[in-house]
Amino acid sequence: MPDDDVMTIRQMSEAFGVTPRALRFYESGDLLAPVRHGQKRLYSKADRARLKLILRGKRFGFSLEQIREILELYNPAERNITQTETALATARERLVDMRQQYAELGQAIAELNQQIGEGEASLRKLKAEAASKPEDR
Amino acid sequence: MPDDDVMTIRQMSEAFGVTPRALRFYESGDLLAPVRHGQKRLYSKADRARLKLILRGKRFGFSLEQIREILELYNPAERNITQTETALATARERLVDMRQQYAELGQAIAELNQQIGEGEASLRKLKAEAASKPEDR
DNA sequence: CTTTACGCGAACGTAAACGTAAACGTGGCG
DNA sequence: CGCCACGTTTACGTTTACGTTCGCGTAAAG
Repeated sequence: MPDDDVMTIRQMSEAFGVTPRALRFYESGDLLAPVRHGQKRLYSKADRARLKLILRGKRFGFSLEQIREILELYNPAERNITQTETALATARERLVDMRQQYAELGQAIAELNQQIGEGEASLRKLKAEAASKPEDR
Repeated sequence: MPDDDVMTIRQMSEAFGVTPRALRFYESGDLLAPVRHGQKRLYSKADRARLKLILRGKRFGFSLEQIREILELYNPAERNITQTETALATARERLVDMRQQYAELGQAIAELNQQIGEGEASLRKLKAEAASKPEDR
């Protein structure tokens, strides 16, 4: 029963499969900034969107610090020119990385796929040998 | 002057941009197994291929342990049926992960690209405001 | 034959990203 | 009112993936 559209730390952690500790940790590193109702944290829809981005960034091997810099791009809040330019530069570098990674990943998928095929073949061979040489049992 | 086609640990580390310590560390985790000439390690072409795979796996966020399991698929050596099946299962799981990641990465690239566009727009706006409001200087 | 460079293994240190435990506050409800 | 589940801060522990000495051997260079 969302009072407005917000979640407690526990609802949030269960919704995203992370621990409350992790959420507090992200907050301590300025990756999240849930509002406080008294002492308690309340996570808005925007916070959920940010967390999505955080977790995705993590899956791509970005550090929390890199993610934090990119996230700065997402708040059109009170920002000055220099800060925005810095964030843009970081984001462009990440973008180049990601495109590189995308291409490499495609190739790696093909290679691993082929390797699995070879593995299956050698497995069939092993099983055939085992069937024709029952003395190993 | 390669005696055959092998590299010392230093040549290897410089060729791949990693430290000798990292190479020894990978070896300690059974990710590499260079031959020994007396006490010294000598890295063959096969070792170089493995290292390539290791570093690529790392870029995709796989742990060294995950990478190690996949690498087992690449040595058609003395392996039994159960071991091969386990390695195949691991590899198939990784493949699913990688395909998922591939799709997500494509989407993330698109989103970040768009976000950069918006960032550039708001930057232009900031600069225009700064130009029309010289009192801030 | 000493210096210099590289390599070795063992041990300890470190940064990132949390996990875990302690000690305490707090709101709701029976 | 008392209790309990949940939340808080603070502090220390843990895992991963190496970095950093250290003392020592050895091999090439001067």
